[in-house]
Amino acid sequence: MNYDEAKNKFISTWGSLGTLWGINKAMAQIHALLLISPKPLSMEDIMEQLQISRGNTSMNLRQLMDWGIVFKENKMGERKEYFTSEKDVQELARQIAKERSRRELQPTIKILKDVSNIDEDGTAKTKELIKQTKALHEMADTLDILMNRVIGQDHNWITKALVKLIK
Amino acid sequence: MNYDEAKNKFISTWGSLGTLWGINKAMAQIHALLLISPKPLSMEDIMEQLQISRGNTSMNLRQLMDWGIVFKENKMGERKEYFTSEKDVQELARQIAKERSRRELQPTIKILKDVSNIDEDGTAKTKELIKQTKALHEMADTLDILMNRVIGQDHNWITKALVKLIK
DNA sequence: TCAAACTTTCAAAAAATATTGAAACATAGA
DNA sequence: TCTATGTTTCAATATTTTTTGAAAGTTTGA
Repeated sequence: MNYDEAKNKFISTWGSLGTLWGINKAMAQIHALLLISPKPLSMEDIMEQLQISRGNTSMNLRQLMDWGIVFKENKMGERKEYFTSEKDVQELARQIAKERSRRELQPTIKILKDVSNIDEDGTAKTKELIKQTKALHEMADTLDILMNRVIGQDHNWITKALVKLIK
Repeated sequence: MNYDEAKNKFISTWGSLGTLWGINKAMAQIHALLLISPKPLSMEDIMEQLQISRGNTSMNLRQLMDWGIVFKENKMGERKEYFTSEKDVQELARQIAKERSRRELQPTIKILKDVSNIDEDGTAKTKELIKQTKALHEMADTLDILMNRVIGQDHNWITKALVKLIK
């Protein structure tokens, strides 16, 4: 496998992987491209390499910036904007964990809390609803604490966490 | 909030949550319904409660069974099939972790390994590609080991893991 | 202020995904 | 074997999501 083959394979794999995780193809591919690019790329560069439209590129770059994993850069004396990705994969993972907690876990926790707080009326179905949503609520809480703990951790957290869990 | 409101809120929240995670609405809603139902439900029950077609119900039930989180049950003397969900949320989480590792992590690891093994040709772009895919590969490996470790763990793993990480 | 260089927005089109429903299929019991 | 009672399949349809591209917007510098 030569460079171009490897690059294309990586970008397209990352793209389809993304869709599996609810991230659209273009967004995941732009991210993959920036991740392995040694220097910042302009919008034109990205459009050309991935064969996507200007509008698509613009919108997805914005989303990636919202996630805090892609940054704008300006070259002196140039109007054009350049983009880079967070290169430290552990920092990347932390940023993603942080965003997922904020966007997915927090809202879920809120609903589960509300639902599990309905009045116990003695019927089996109510008991079951309360029991199960409470259990999910507890688990979501634990997961959230775990994730936040991990986010606040230093850069080798994943290795260290593993060591702790294994021993 | 009374029982019906709470139930509907839970089911519809679980449904939209699912789409966020790449799971379709019907599948997530069927799961939610079974999770809080004190007794097994038939296909008719599910169709009626969620207002979805027979075909849709059948297909999504099959997927849930493939994931190992929903089971068929037979009542004595009845032809009809009944369905239940795994009720232990920790077991549920373990099963989901196991399936995601198998379906998502394993294939990713394979590609990252291949891509990171291309020949170093001394150019900056090749160096960067190798460096980044290697870093991702390591992280995916660690995650996978961590998940498998957790899957093999007893039922209170999540609490225990938390205690370990926090102390 | 104007023009050039670039980016963003958004309605329309395309693509991907989910859903329906009826026909095909399965199976138990008469 | 035939019928009644169920389930599965899958082509057609509906829905949702993504993408496009051109118009509108922005900013810089002359």
